[in-house]
Amino acid sequence: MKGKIFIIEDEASIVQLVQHNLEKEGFVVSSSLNGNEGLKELKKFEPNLLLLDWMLPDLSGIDICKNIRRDSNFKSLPIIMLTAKGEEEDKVKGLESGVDDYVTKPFSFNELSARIKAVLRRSDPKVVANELIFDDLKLDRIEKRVFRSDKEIQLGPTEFRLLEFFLTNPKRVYSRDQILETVWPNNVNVESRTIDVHIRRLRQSINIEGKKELIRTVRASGYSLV
Amino acid sequence: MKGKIFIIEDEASIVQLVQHNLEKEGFVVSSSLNGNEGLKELKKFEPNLLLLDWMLPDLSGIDICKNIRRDSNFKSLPIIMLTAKGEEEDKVKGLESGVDDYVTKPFSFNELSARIKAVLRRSDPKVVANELIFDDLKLDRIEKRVFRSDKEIQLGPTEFRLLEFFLTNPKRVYSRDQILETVWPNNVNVESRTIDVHIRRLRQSINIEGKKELIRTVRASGYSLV
DNA sequence: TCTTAATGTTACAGAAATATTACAAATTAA
DNA sequence: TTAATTTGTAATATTTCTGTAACATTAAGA
Repeated sequence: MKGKIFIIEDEASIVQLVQHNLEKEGFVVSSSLNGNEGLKELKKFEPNLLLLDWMLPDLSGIDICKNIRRDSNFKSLPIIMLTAKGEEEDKVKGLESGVDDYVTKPFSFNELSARIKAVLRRSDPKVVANELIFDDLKLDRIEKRVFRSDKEIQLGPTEFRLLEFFLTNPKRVYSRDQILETVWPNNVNVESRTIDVHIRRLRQSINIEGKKELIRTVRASGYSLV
Repeated sequence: MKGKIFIIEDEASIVQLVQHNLEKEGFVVSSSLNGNEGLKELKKFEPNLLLLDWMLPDLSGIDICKNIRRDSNFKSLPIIMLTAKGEEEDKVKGLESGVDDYVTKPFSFNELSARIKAVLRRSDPKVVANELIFDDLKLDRIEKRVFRSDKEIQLGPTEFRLLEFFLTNPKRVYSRDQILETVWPNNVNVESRTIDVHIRRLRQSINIEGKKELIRTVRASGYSLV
């Protein structure tokens, strides 16, 4: 199970980039463009981690940080601070105020992603599990293996990614377009019907004699793992 | 028995990250945020290795280095320097002043950890494991020997490092890029297909009649030891 | 029931990834 | 120095995967 991440950051473009990519990795993401509202929403959202901009129009990141640390429900919420270059001197202060890590803008998404996972691994290991499990299906991202009822299954690269995708959000129905966008590399143009064929291949591979069908077709909507 | 490591570095977040992870690996770790105090504590602590920041608020890394080299008790203490990007030109100078290795910030913990072990392996083999074993495969890092089912196998230097790499994380699938980054010396540019050839050579060497294949090809992902 | 649109299934050719081989250049040992 | 070993790459062979088109089947509404 992947975790929930909340973002408080006033630069919409950053929020968009980060949110989109984190969702692609299977995180559930919510965000706010300013401090005060963000604080409220955050407490409703109950994330596993907070990405927090250092400089916000209304409150400073530090203030938010302190507020959060005072709230017993969020005392141990991991926080990663996003700072701009030149605010370096403030780093120590930031860390003293209870930040778990910081990333300096501009950053690459990969860098951020690595930091997020590192922090989560310390604070909440199960949300960055390398194994995705659903029913009697198990997918190991590190070893790149898939098992159904402990029996190993061989999948081609695309079928592997497809299954990985479904496993990050089981039960949810995805349209062909959503599947294409996430599972296929960017800028690749494939016929939407192609997905049907891959679904077929995946089904054929993961279906075991006597066991129930795991991929549901939702007519006019798409597919889901059930 | 794992050794003791001392860290002198003024960025608290780095210290925290590194210290935490090293302790997880079984090292005993102590640290200081500035040079003068660090020097004193270090000499009390008597580490097997020192991680030293290049730029410190009070003393420069070089000064500390020289101080240590003058002290007959610590003349041969292995030192790994942490430098920021842009200080590259200083590298050689750093190495001349008796540093054993350096790591450029930002670094991944894995990178640092590998360097630490490499340095310790040279200077103080007993504090770091020197035999890697997987299945009926055994690699001795000190004697640079490899055995399969107790039968010695001759490997070229590159194949040796390649196997050593796989043995540090068996089962895990590595991409060609990851392999290149870790197994080849820094800044060397080799074709990614070259790895295929070395994999082939390694396979040829370690495969024994009748025994199972040990290197798995994972299409679109890389290779792993299984 | 008939019609139509959506999905399932199959086969196949081209594409892409990996395996293998040979060789020249570079490095090391003798 | 010469000989032997090791390395990286390019060329070629082989394997596996992919996307599409064509046809089959199913579901839902008229």
